[in-house]
Amino acid sequence: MTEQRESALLTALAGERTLLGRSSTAERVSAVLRERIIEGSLPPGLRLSEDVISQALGVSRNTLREAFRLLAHERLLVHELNRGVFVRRLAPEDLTDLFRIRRMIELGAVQSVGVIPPDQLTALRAAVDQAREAATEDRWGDVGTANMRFHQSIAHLAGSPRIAEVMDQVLAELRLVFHVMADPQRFHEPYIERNAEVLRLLEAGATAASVEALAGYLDDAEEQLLAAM
Amino acid sequence: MTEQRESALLTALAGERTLLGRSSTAERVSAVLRERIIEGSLPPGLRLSEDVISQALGVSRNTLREAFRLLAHERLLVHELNRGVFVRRLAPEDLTDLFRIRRMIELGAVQSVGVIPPDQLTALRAAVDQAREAATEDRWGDVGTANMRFHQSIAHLAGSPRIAEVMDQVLAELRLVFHVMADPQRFHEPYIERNAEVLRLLEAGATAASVEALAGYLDDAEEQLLAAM
DNA sequence: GCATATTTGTCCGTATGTATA
DNA sequence: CTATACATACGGACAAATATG
Repeated sequence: MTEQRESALLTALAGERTLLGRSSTAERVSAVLRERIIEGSLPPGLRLSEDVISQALGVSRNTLREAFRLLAHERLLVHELNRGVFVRRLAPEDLTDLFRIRRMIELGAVQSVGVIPPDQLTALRAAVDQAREAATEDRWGDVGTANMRFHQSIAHLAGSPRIAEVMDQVLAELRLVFHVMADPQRFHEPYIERNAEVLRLLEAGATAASVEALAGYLDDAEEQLLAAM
Repeated sequence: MTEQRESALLTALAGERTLLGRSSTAERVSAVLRERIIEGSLPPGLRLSEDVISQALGVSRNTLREAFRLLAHERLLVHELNRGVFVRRLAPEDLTDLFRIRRMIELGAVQSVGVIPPDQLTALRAAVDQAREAATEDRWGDVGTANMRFHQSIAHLAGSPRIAEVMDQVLAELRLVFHVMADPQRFHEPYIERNAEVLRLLEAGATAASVEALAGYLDDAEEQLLAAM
């Protein structure tokens, strides 16, 4: 890769290379694109031209295509033969399906959990705290991210790396919905305290009640998102 | 692609191209390799040389690498930087994790199912019948495939395309275990009638009993596989 | 531990086919 | 219907990392 052509985005990630195990260019490129899609600067429906993206990121088209394959497999991109790749646009059926999976994973995780390990409790509390803090400073994007992290931590209670990964992908897909919503800003706000309530019940050891609270949250969030589509 | 170099495997799949929607070369190559891995002719631990495979299948290294990315994302291959790709070798922790997911998916699907649609009942009965038939003819490989298809159909009861896909991948990963077992032949035999029993209970509308039978099956299968590793 | 051979990682150029203005 | 743009797929090149003797 030519130094000159290496983009700011890639150099920004270059530092991470030496840390947690090296990674290929394709993986780093996919990480960059994943971030851009999740965060919304690459909105649903957008076509990602091989030429444009490869030149923008300073990588060859071959390498970029490898990255595209990864992201298409994660359902963040759709690959249409001979037409190119597009940022995924969710249909209402996708949304109901995603919430079906969330119910299975999240309710299952809480139901089957016994004593919650201290580090997992810490993660749950941190997510709630960060959401509250972001809300007081009107950083609604961060509120959404923190709320997502709360439910990611819920999924972690299952103690399964594969379930955690599925949950990651589910939440990433859900982000696609927010980017087509009229006002995604305040969407997450009412859920901060509902998550806090779930945590409170979990800490109290009231498993059944926390399952019920979580189920109620999922029902309401799905309904609200469906209405917004 | 040169006609001359196009392998028998690829030409065998060429017919499917015109049918259910076209697909890229990388996708067809990944389908071929996936089949070979699942069926066992590419055993766990084997390194897949880019040169050897690309020449054998008559595709370029670039295209093959795209296929590798897909299969690595499905956990059938592991990609080690600068070392190449290997057929995945499962550790005991992988097995317990896979069964954790199977419990979540299969028990969840049965638990939440109301009236079972006729076509899904047909699929379940067909799987049981095929397993029995294969057993009478000592085709133990096919018995395993049929049993897998039974549980795939159980997962389908959830009515979620994404859950079905996760289940597909989970079962594909589980296949990797069979290929390192001493005697995989008769492993599936005792489970034919246990699956039939689950089906009988489902047909009778005895949800709770079928969940219990299914849970028992999962416990025993996991224990037996763990012991075999 | 070193020198060498092999293989992967990545890039480029190009021919062909497909979709679309 | 033609022209153009673009994706698909290939082959070759070379550096860098790894395996081998």
